[in-house]
Amino acid sequence: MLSTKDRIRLEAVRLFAERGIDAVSQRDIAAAAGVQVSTLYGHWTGGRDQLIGETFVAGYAGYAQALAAAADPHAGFAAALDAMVRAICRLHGEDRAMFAFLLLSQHRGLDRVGGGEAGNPVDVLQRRVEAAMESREIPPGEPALVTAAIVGVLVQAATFRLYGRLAQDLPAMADDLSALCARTAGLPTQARTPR
Amino acid sequence: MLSTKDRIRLEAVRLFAERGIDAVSQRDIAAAAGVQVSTLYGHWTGGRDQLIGETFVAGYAGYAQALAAAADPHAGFAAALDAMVRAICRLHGEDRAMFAFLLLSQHRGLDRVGGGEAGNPVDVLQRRVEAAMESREIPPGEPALVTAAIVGVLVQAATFRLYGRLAQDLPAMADDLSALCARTAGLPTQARTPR
DNA sequence: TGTACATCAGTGAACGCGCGTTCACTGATGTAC
DNA sequence: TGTACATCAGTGAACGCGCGTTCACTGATGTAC
Repeated sequence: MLSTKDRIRLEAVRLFAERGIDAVSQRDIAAAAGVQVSTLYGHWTGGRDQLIGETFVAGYAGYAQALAAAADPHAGFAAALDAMVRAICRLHGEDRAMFAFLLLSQHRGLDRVGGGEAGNPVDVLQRRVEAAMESREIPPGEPALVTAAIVGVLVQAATFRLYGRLAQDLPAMADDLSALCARTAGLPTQARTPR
Repeated sequence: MLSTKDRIRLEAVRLFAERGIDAVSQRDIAAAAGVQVSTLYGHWTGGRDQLIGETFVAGYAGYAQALAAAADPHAGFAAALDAMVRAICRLHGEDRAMFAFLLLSQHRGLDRVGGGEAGNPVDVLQRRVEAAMESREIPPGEPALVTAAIVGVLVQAATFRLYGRLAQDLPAMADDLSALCARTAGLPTQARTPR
């Protein structure tokens, strides 16, 4: 049995993912959760912005922690990247609405408002990329750019999935995505091309 | 000397890129362009949605045409991809506000509303990817996924640039981005790794 | 050249609506004696 | 056990504001005779 606050959160994320954040009013959220609008202000005294911000930070930090937990700190970069990509795919499979909500939040400046302290999944990945360049596991370059490229492969695959350009869920494409990210990072190809 | 309509368009795109589309009102646009709000409805009888939709379609189609024009239809995939990546970088350099606006439009469903007929840059790229797989220039796979990956590398680099994670403009990173996209697509690396 | 009329881009005031937010309230639950 | 009181999640009606949109208008420009 979910608490009222959790139920509101859940419905809010579902609606945000479905219609876009700005297209969902406080009344929409309240109606979906089966409460009055004023109830929302009992749980988030900071109003709508706090509801959105808090939900984003919690979700974003959850992704950061899942990424950090997935990759063995003593493993090589190839294994760590594979584990992180698979973790992302799993998170996508478990809660597509949350994934979509985080995707839609990308251009709201929320990660710079309060997500920093709680953990940022992009930073988790970028530190690994920097270490891999130092240890010469991958070719040298601008770590932020290579990180952007890997993030981009995953985020855009999720976006294509969201809008129907791709039919399969991320977990079903985990092998392909892992291989694509490895190529992008500059890891040697596993199966050599013939001849 | 810009026409009133062009001036409104220009200021609208600038404001959209700066604050996010939903954070810009018709009054904001009118004030920036130095006209009354009602003037906007003289030029776009369909109102705000038409202004946004028309501006998106024009910009998106422009990107599609620039991509198609950049890549010689008789060139190999490696040369075509390089040319397309450099074209994207150039377009970013020429009008960063328009690039940001198209980025922000990504989750508004506009490309499915009216951009299809006028041309879609993602389709231009995907057709090339499909051809390259058929001719075995790149490893086999799901063309839509490889297309997503390449688009993702570019889009995420632009996003990192927009929010300060990357300091340089896309044109300055054109060489690196071209190499990254080539790796992602599965093209053989130009400079072999030593040993 | 001068006069009468049509066109049309842009004006300015006004419209109703839906939004985020507030606040005095209710009623169920727990606690002290 | 019964009574009096505190707490607190949730209510429902109301608030003002900013939004997108409308419309009768003005005044400059071009055209016909």
